Amino acid sequence: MLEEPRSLNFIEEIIADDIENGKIDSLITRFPPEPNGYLHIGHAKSICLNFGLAERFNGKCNLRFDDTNPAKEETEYVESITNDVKWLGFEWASLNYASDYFDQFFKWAIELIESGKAYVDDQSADDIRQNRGTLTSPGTDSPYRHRSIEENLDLFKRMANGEFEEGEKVLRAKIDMSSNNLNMRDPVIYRILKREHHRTGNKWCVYPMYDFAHGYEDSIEGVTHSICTLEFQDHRPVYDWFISNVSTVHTPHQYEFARLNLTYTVMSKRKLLELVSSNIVSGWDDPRMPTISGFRRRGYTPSSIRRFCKEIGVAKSDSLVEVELLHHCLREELNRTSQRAMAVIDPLKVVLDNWPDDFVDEIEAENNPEDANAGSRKIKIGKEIYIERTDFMEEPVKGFFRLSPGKEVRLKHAYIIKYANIIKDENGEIKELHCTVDMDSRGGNAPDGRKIKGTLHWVWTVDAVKSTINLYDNLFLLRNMNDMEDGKDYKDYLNEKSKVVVGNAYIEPILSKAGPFDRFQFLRHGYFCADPNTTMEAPVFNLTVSLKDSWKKEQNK
RNA sequence: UGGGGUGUCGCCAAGCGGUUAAGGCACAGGACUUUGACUCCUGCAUGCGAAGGUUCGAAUCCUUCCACCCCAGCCA
Repeated sequence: MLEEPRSLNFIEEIIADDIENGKIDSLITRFPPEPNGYLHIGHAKSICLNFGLAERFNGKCNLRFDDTNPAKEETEYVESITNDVKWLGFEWASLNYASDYFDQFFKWAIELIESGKAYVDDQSADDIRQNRGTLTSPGTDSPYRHRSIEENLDLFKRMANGEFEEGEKVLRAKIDMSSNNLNMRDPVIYRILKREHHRTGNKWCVYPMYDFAHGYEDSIEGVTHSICTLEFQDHRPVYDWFISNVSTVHTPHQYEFARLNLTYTVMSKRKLLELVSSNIVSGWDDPRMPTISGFRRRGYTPSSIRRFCKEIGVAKSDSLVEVELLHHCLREELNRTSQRAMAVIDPLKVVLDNWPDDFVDEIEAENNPEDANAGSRKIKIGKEIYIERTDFMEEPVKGFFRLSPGKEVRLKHAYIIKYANIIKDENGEIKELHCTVDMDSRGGNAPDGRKIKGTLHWVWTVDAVKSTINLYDNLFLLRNMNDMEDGKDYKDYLNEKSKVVVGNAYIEPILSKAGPFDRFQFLRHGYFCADPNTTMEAPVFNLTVSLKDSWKKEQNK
């Protein structure tokens, strides 16, 4: 498909300028996740941005694990992250780890100490916080700020040797305790952490902080444009300070864009982790999670997510994107590519009174009206079928043009049927419906040319396969998760009906042959994908996204 | 009250002193329809946070004001 020309976003403009003005020879970007959780759709925005930039400007994009805090990071996360980036369809120029640079970082820390720009502070974390000052008042110097270079060198080396306990000492950059920017008030650059690192094991017991490490990571990799989210804007002066105060060879620059927020969705790793560990969801890949792996299990395609990221754009204003746009991007693709099939989720038996008792008809059904190459399949019909319970109304409301007393409807691909009567059980519940068939309407066309407005999906009771269908909806009921009432927790807004399991759906026989993740459009319902654990005997399908439904909307008015 | 950002339709987002202020989503009408889907038409900011000013001309420049977001981790 042809890409429509699109105006450049502000980062692309900067890069185009930098190339034109000869500031850079070629572009290098990076996607730098901390391996402390699974990637979510917000990361997808950053991934599409960074890798997309590299593609567009013929540059390179690295995948780099920012693993400077062993207390939070795990190998499970690095595996899921590499997997998700690949699944989204991107290839990194090189796969890097901040921990690969620990030796170099240590040397630069020594260099800062030697030039009098870093010192070991014995203050407690509390004291450091106290002395940092406030937003409106300056901080006060640490009593250890003026230690000699020799003493600092000695102390820092002993910190690295494990001679002190966690919290006893830190290494700080000597910048400006009265800066208006709190990040410049002598930031901590190394802390003691007696933890095993998922890659360096027990080699280190001092670990660098983000502000110190990140620019150096970029510098080492020759990153030209280091792109991060808005909340790091105040860190840019720190980023620049560290790079310019040490003998690096390359100077990268940081640019910030607005992170993605989605309606009805929580996006913070902390909250997602909490949903997982408190078993509110089945795991990071629960189909209701906004994680890449959750979307994958839900049946989303990588291209629909990429498309979404393109549609939302890249800018600097805080935004809250409606999930409907994501749904649109998905449907747009699935409509073109999904094989259609029929599934009855809430079955109501219909007996065709005048259908010859043992007669079974076999009908041709197109697989996808949007795709001439998709071919067709044969479906069978006999005397008894199931239709959707909601497709019949004994007392139809205004505008209802499905089945009701006196009315005719068409069975998709098959025959026109007309209401005869209903049979209720002792509770007054409709047990089954009786209809008559127009045997001359095979294929669905009336021989006399009369118009039939309603068309229903159906399955034959004899060959239909009983199936489990998981219907999913938004995990949360609050449109803007930043609009929580005082004293409430995001968990107070969980949607009780975010997962509804339907155990007695009936599906067309062909669907029972579906393998894990095979996608279909269930006619008049939505797009579904086969569950990873589906079997021929016990098929399971997950709702990916429903079809638009203007009738439902009409009724809710 | 300090610093850093942002304000263009319900939601994103183009716009870069001269355009009738793009486009997408959503929404509302209508056409088509063997999916109340899809598709196709049509409508949807005399207005760009507000007020002043500069200019022949301002969403774009200036001034003041207002609103919202971020920052006081030995997290990233």
